[in-house]
Amino acid sequence: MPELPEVQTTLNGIAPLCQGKTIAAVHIRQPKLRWPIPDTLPAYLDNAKIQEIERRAKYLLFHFKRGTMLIHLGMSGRIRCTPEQLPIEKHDHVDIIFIDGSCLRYTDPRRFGSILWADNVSTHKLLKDLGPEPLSNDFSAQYLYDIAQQKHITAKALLMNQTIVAGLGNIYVCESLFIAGIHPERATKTLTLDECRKLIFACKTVLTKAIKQGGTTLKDFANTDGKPGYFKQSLLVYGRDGEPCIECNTPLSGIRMNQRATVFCSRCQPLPPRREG
DNA sequence: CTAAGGACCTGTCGGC
DNA sequence: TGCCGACAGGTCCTTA
Repeated sequence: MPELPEVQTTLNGIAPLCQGKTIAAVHIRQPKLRWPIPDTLPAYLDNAKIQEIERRAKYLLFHFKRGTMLIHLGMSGRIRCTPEQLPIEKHDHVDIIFIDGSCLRYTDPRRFGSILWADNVSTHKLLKDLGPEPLSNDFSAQYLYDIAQQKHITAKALLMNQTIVAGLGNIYVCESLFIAGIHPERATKTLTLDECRKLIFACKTVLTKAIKQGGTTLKDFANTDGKPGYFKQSLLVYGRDGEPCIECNTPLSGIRMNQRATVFCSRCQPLPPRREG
C-alpha cells in the first residue's frame, strides 16, 4: 500500500496509538527485507520512547532521543497498531511491543519494504536527495518548469522521480497526467509553464482527495483500523485501460513505460502537442 | 545525463 | 486440478 496517500493514512492511523509510548520489546522474525534490518535496531529501541512520528515522502520516521527509525512499506508493506499482540500470521515480520502491552506490527509479503536506523535523518543516504513534498508550496509550477527544462526525460519519469518530487508513484502519476491532460511520454522540455501549473494542480488535487478517502486499496484489505482505502473507486485511468475515458469515451490506452503499467487517454492527453511551425 | 534492465520477494490471476 | 507466465502500489544498482 505504498504511495504517499497510503503512507499518510498509515501514519494517521498509528500516530495516536503509539506516539509517546515506550518500547518494552522488539521481535524480529524476518530480518531480510529490501535491506537487512540492522542487528543493532533492537538495542536502539529498547526502553526508548517514541517522541514523534512523521512522514517524509513514502517513509515513516519514528523519532527517538537517540535517532530515528525509518520504515518504508515497499510494494506490499503494512503497519498496524493493536491493543495487544494478535496471533502471528504469515509475513508478520516485526513486532514492537510497548510497555502498555500494545503492539506495532510490520507485515510485508513481498519484503520490498525496509526498516532502518538513522542517527541523522537529514544526511541519511535514502532521504537526503528526496525532492520537495508534493503538497508543499515548494512544489510549484515554476519549480517544476525549471527542472523540466533541464531534463531529457518524459513527463511520467519527471513525476516518478523521487528526487524531483517525493511521494508520487505509478497510480497517482497516471491519474495526475490525465487530469492535467499531459501525455505520459511527453518530453518535459516541451512543457509550458502553464502545463506545469496544470500538473501541479493535478498532483495536489489527486493526493489530497486520496488522503481524504484513506488511500487506495487495490487488492486486499485494510489500513490500520481495518477499513480499506476508498480511493480506488475514484481512479480515473489507473487499472482502466480499454475502458472508456470518463471525459470523451475514447477507450483508454495501456502501454508500458519502464516496465510499469501506464494508462492514458490518447484524445485527452495528445502527444506531441505539435511542435512549432 | 538518460534509458533500460536486473535485482530483491510473494501472491494472484488468466490461459491451457 | 495443476502448471506457467505475466503482473502487482517501489526503487536501488549496474550496464549501455
